[in-house]
Amino acid sequence: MTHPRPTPSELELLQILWATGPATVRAVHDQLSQRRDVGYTTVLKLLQIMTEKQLVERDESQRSHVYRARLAEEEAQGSMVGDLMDRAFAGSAKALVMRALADRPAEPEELAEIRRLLDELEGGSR
Amino acid sequence: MTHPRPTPSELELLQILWATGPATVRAVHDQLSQRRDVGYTTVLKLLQIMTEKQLVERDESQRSHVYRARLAEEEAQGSMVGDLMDRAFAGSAKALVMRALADRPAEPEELAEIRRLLDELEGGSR
DNA sequence: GCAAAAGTACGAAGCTCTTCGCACACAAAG
DNA sequence: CTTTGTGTGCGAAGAGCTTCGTACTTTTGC
Repeated sequence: MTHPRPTPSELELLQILWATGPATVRAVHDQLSQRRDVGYTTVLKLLQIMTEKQLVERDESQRSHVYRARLAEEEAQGSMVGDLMDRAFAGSAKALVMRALADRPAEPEELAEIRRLLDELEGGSR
Repeated sequence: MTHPRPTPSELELLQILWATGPATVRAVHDQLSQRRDVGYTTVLKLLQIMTEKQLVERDESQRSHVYRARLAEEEAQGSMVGDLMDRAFAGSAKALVMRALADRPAEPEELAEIRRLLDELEGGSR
C-alpha cells in the first residue's frame, strides 16, 4: 500500500511543510502558532508520529531535526477526494463535482478553467 | 448551528435510510449486514446516538421504533464536501473539482452533464 | 400461562487522534 | 563550571468513534 490518508491535524502540518519546504519543529510551530494556540511538544509529537507513518521524513544530521513532506500535496488531495467520493457519492466523480459547484459557486474565470479541463479530458478519449 | 457532519459509520446508516426510507433497527441491520459483519446492538446504539445528535428522528409509537433521516443526503454531501474543500483545498471549489476529475475520469456522458451545469451557473450570473 | 423471540437501554472496552507535561541531553552564556 | 535555553523522547490523559455483552421488558407461540 501507499501512504495513509493524513488526519486533520497532520494535514495542517503538511500544508506548512508544502508551503515552506523542509523545516524544523520550531519553524513549523512558529508558523502554526500564528494561526492557532498549540504547544511546541504537540507539534513535535505529531511530526514524530507522521515520521512513523511515513508521511514525512526526518533528517537527523543536525541537532534540530529537519522534517520534509514525503506525501505530495496532489497525492494527499487525491486520496482524500477519492475517499469522500467512495464514501458519500457512490464513487461518482460527477456527483461530487456537481455538488461542489452547486454549493460553492466559483468565479466565472474558474468555471472557464474547469471547462478547459473538460475539453482536455474529452479530447484525450476521442 | 445546523447538523453535525456524520461520521463514517453514521453515513453508512444514513445511506440505508435515504435509500429505503424510515426503517426499524432490524430493517437497517438486515440491509447493512448483507455488506458487512455487524452486531444488531451496534446498529441500535448508533441509531440512538444519531438520535441525540439530531441526525435522525425516532418514532416511538410502535414497539419497534422507526428511524427516519433528518439530515438530507444533499445536505450531508454538501457539508462533507465543504469541509474537505476548506481543509485541503483552501476553500477553492475549482481546485477540488479539478483534482476529482483528473484523478477519477468520468464517462463522456457525465462530463457533458457537468458542462451543462457550468452553462447554468454562468448563465445565472450574467 | 410460560418459554422463546424480539425489542430497548446501559455501560464499558478498545481504538485512534490530539494534546501536553515531564524527564533528560546538550549547547551556550555568564 | 553552573545556570539557562533549546532540543528530543516518553508516557499518559481526555475525547470521540465503534463495537458489543448483558440486563431488562414486552410480545408471541405453543
